[in-house]
Amino acid sequence: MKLDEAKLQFIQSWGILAGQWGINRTMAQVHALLLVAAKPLSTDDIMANLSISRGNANMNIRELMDWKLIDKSIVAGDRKEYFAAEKDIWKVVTHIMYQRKKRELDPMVKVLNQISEVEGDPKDADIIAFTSMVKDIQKFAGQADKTLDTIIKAEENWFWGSFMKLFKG
Amino acid sequence: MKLDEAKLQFIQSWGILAGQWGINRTMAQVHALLLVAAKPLSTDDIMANLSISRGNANMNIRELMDWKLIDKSIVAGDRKEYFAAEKDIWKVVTHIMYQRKKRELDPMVKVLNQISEVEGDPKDADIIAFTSMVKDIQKFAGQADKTLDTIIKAEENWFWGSFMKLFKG
DNA sequence: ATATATTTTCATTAATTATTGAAAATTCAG
DNA sequence: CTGAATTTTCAATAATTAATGAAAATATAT
Repeated sequence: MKLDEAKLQFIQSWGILAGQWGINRTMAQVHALLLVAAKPLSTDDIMANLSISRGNANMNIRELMDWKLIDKSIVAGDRKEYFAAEKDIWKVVTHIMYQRKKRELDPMVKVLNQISEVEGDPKDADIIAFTSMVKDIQKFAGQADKTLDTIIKAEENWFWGSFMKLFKG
Repeated sequence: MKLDEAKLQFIQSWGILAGQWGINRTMAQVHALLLVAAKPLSTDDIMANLSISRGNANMNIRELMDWKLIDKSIVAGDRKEYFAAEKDIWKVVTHIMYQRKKRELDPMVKVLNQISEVEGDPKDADIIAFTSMVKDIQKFAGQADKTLDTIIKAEENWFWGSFMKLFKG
């Protein structure tokens, strides 16, 4: 396979995968494009490469910066902004984990806390069934939350430190 | 909070969360409804509870059965089919992991294998940059793949066995 | 076998989500 | 400052995805 072909394939696949995970397809394609780019690219480069509009490019660049998956990079004597992707895959993954945890897991935990406090006879079979189910999910979510925090924060942690070597090689 | 209120809240939140993860919102709501239901429910029960059409209910029930998140259950002397959700949250999670791995991670690994074989001068900086990036992702995906297999299959595994106690309490 | 209850399918319609592009705002060199 | 280059915003539009509902297929009791 030729390089350009391979890059294209990668960008497309990355976009499809992201789409299945509830992430804007174009955002993922911009990310992929910057991952395989040898140099930082301008908004115009991105528009041209992916055949998307300026507004679309801008929105998704902004979003990727929020997620800390790409960074602005200055080119001397050029007023345009250039962008480069974080290439350390481990960092990419932890940044994504962090964003999703914050936006999705944390709110879910809040809801679970609220609904676990149901009024009524604590011997009522319906109430027992409901609260025990909710408590199970809470336990799971709480543990997942802590585990993610640990993964995200602590490469220096002895446990994940060694575990991570498996991933990072 | 009252029980019915809490159930409703749970069903809604579960639906929203699932939507963010690229899972059909209604499918998640059917799942949530069956999770909090004291008894198995028929298609008509589900239609009435969630105010959805027969076709929609049927499609999502079918999909949930594929994912092994719900099971058919027979009621003597009744021609209708009834459905009940798997209540063990750990099983729920592993079944979801399994489905998503199969549908998304595995195809991505296939693509990565294809594109890691680029033709051309192996000293070309562009090719080096691309292949090393792809190899990093491959390494990560490969490890994630193995780890998921381990989690999904092996509660008896010493490492995950003890790790899992944290989750399952 | 027939009638009836139930499930499945799928073309149509509706709802949601993403994209465009041009106007407004901002930035910056001279 | 001024004005050209660049970025941002956002109402309008397009594309995608989900839901409906009625017809077709299937299953079951008698």
